[in-house]
Amino acid sequence: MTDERPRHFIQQIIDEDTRTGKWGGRVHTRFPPEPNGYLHIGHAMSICLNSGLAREFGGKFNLRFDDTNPVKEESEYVESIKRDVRWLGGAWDGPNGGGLFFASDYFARMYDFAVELIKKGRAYVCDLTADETREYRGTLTEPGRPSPYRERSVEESLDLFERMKQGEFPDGSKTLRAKIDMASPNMNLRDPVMYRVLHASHHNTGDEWSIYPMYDWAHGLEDSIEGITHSICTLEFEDHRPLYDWYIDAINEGRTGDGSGPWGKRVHHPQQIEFAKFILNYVVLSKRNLIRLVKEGHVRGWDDPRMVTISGLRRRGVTPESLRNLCAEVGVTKFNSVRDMVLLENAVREHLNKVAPRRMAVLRPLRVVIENYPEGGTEAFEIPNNPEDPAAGTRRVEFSRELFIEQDDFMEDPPKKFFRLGPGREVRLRGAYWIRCERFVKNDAGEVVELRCTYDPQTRGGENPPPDAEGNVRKVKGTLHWVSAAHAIGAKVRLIDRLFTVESPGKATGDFLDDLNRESMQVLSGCRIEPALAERTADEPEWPDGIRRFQFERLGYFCVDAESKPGALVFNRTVTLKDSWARQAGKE
RNA sequence: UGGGGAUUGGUGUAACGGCAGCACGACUGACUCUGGCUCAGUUAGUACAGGUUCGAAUCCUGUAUCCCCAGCCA
Repeated sequence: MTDERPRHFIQQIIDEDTRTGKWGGRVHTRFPPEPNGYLHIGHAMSICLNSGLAREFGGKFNLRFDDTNPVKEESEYVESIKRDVRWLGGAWDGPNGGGLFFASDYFARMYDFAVELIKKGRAYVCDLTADETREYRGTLTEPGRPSPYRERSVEESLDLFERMKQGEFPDGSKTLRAKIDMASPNMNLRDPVMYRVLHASHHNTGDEWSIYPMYDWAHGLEDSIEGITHSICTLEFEDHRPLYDWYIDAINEGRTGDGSGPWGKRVHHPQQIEFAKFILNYVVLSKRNLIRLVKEGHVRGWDDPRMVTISGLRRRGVTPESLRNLCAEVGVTKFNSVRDMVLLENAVREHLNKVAPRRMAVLRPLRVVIENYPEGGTEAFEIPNNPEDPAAGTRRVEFSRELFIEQDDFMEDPPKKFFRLGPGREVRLRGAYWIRCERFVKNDAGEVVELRCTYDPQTRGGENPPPDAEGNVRKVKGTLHWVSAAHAIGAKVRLIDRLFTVESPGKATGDFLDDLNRESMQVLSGCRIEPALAERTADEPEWPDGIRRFQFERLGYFCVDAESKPGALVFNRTVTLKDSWARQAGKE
């Protein structure tokens, strides 16, 4: 299984590193989410990239929670993230797994490193308020001014920092800051805050700490402690990289490879690499907007099948394989581009086409009576489960005198190119017989409620009839799906569509809710489906996540929703089939 | 000239001084017991202006445009 795809720039970096032996041949990556929300398709990219790299190079992959801000983080999110990462194949405990970690496990070590930096004169306790700190920092075009506390003695900072830890000071009253350069054109280097006082209960460490480290200080240390070689993050951290390096260099000051230096042995210094995050059109991905959709009830929760959260995609029936293929397909670059939603839809179709068993389901039933078929008669056909995969076998489908077909498959006055049923027209019923529409019945409202048809017994199994006396072979253009009225079971089907009607929700009005697709979830309750769908049968694939997925012939891919109960099935439409008829009809 | 990053068909991506290729979309057509799948074909691109070179998407200079940075968020 050699990957013939061109190698992206991160692979090239690692190729070079392994060639030169930069990390002793090691490759160790990580996915470092903050447990303050649900993962979405953008995160999937990072998970696939990092875990994929570890797999490709025979390295290790860590799942690490970057839980340095107790006021935003909850263990509920930890559990959902673990479930999502595992589902996607980011096995931190598999053959290429490096383990499961929490930044909060390193708080004590981070504290010791901070003390070391104070002693080295590289950090100081600052009494400026948040507002004052901002004021002193300067602007993008003007340099900042040094804090009045910048030249405070090492001893005093040491004492104050210790007391910050003991919880002596109120929230926001003091910070520990790195002493770098208040005039740096890179704002990140203007004496960044390393620790803030925060009397908050942490999901992991409880009330043990009253100071918490900031991202920049903490992240490199986490990577260093875990021996990460390639610390991959998104583009907006590009100008944090000098700080990432500064912190580790500051720690390594006075340290040597053999531990003979005054501060002991050097710590590991990983390489930060930035790439463009995954952006999709027709969706919103920011945490803020996702939360708003959930909290204001525009969707039915984080795992609503219309959501592009990983849990939403899973519930919708999307497979981890298709997500992984998508990530590989769009590549890894440093260019912020918007990926087209059709790429996701295609990736799903491509995978499901190969593996999803076919079934017949009629979403909007129209009764068909075969007038020349014996009253009460019944017979069964063996219909292939998957024309793409003969090994998938066949299933029995019952046929009888009264059937249901799709309302869309009949037109009272059809155009020439409509290959389905109309008065006097003939079609094939998939795997069964050819039928001809003799007449139709309307109700008082003028709606067609029943078709009266005849069938040709010579087309049993859907086969072509023998040539007539002149040797002419009769042909039909259309094949319809159907269910036997007496055998079909009822089901609820949710037609999932895009949540937004425009590529960039909110672009026109400023409020993304203005672009909500009001018909993003249409619920059909009177559907009639093949009895084989009632419960899992032996010919269905083993889905690793336990979600049963099917192709409803001619309609799309559907999965059994978690809300289903025996006798009360609910399906979600994952994605439609490509529909060139709809496209053509739409043009006219 | 505050700093950093980027720019190749409609969209995304390749090329690493030597034939601008691939995927998706769109459009034709073939095939078909899914108007699906598959197959064949068409369409369309190096942001701009100079320069170096036998030769430039690639190197140099300038210009334009877009993204990120002034949280005690990550």
